[in-house]
Amino acid sequence: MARPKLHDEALRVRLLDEAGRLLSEEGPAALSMRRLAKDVGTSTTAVYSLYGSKSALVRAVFLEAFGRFGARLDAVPRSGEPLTDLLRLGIAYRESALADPHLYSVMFGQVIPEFEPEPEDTEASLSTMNPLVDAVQSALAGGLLIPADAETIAVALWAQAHGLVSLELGGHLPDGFDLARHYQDMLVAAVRGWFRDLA
Amino acid sequence: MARPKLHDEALRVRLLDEAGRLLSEEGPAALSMRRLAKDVGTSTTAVYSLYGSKSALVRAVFLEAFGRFGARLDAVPRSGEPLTDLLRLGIAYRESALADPHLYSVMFGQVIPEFEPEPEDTEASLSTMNPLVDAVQSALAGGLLIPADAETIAVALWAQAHGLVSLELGGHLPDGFDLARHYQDMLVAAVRGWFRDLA
DNA sequence: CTCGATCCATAACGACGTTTCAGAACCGCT
DNA sequence: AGCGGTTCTGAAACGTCGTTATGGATCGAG
Repeated sequence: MARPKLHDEALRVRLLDEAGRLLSEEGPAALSMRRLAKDVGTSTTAVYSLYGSKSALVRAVFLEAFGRFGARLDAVPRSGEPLTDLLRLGIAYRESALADPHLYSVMFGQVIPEFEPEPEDTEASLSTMNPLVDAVQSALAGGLLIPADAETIAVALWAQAHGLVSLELGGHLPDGFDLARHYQDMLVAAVRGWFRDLA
Repeated sequence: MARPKLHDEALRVRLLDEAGRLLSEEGPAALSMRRLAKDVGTSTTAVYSLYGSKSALVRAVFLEAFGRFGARLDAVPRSGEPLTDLLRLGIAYRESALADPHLYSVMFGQVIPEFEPEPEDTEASLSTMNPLVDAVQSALAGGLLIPADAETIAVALWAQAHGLVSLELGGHLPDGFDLARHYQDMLVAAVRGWFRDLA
C-alpha cells in the first residue's frame, strides 16, 4: 500500500522535548519551526504533519509545562498545619518559576505571538491553584480564617505569589530590591489578611 | 547644503501615536513597521531614521504608557485616610489596566518579541508603585501597620493587584470566577495582612 | 518487475525587520 | 539662472519567519 511512517509518535515526543529545551535554554525567540526541525534532524514538514501548526506545538509545551508545574506543587510535603502548607506552597511556587523562567513565561505571559491559550486551556492553569484550595479549605474548616469562599482566598494567594514572581522575572522590582529576603514575610502577610483573629 | 527634513519631530509624534493606537485597538501582532509606515502615509525608512529600530519604537510606547498609567494613579483623589487611599489606588490600578489591556501587556508582559525592557527602564515601572509607597508611609506613620519597610509593603500590595489583573487578562482565573465581585475584599485582605492589630 | 498509492524533503509564497542604493531635492555659489 | 555637491528619501533587496505546494522517492500488491 504505502511506505512506513517516519513521522511517528516517537518523533512527536522528540519534537516536544526539543521544543521545551529550546525554550528553556535559549528563550522564545529561538523556537522556530525550521530550527526545531533541524535540531531534531528532520524537516519542517514533519512538524506540520505531527502538530499542524506552531500554535498547536506551543500549546503542547504549554500543557506539559503546567503538568510539571502542578506536579512540583503536589510534591510539596504537607505538614497537616494548613498555614505552614500555604507558606510552603508559596515558596515552591517561586522556586519552580525561577527554575525555568522561560517556561513560566510561556505559561503565564504570551511571549510566543503565535500561541494564545484557548478558554479550554484555563483548567490547565488551575493545576497551580488546586493545592492552594485544599490548604485553604483545611484552614477554613479549622476556623482559622474569615468565613469566605475558599476559591476566592486561593485566587488571592495565588495572585500574590504570581504577581511577585512575575514582577521579579520581568525586572520590574526596584533597584536592589531583594525579593528572596522579603518573600516569606509577604506570603505570611497575604495569608494573615484572611485571619479571623490577629496572631 | 541639503534638503529639508521630512522625517521631523511632528512625524515622530504621529508615528508614536499611531503605534499606540495599533497596539490598543488591534493588539501586538498588528504593529509592524510596514503597517505603521503605511498607516501614517510614509515609508519604513522614515520610521528607521526617527527611531532606529522596532525595539526603540516600542520602548517609546512603553515609556509613554507608563507615563499615562502613573498619571492615572496620581489623579486618584486622596482622602487623607491611608487605608482608604490604598484601596482606591488598587481599584484605579485595575481600571487602568482593563481600560487598555494591550498597552498593559506591553508594559508588563513581553508580548512584542523585539522589545525587552532595559535595566534603566525599571524606574518607569516604579511610577505605578510610588503612589503606593506614599500611602503606606502615611499608614506606617499613623502606627496602623506592623513596623516594616514601606517599600516592602508597597511591593507586596502592588504585586497583589498586578497578579490579579494579570491572571484576569490572561484568562487564567477559574471558569465563572467574577473578579470584580471579590477584588475589593482581596485588596482589603492584602492590606489587613500588614495591620498591627486586627480590625 | 511494474504499478499505484503514500509519504516526505525541497522549494516556493507572502510577510516580517532591517539595510542598501540610486536618484530626487535642496542649498550656496558663480 | 544654472550648476555641484551634499543630504534625504522611497523603493527594492536580503535573510528569516510560518506555512503550503510539488515532485520525486519508497514501499506493498499483483
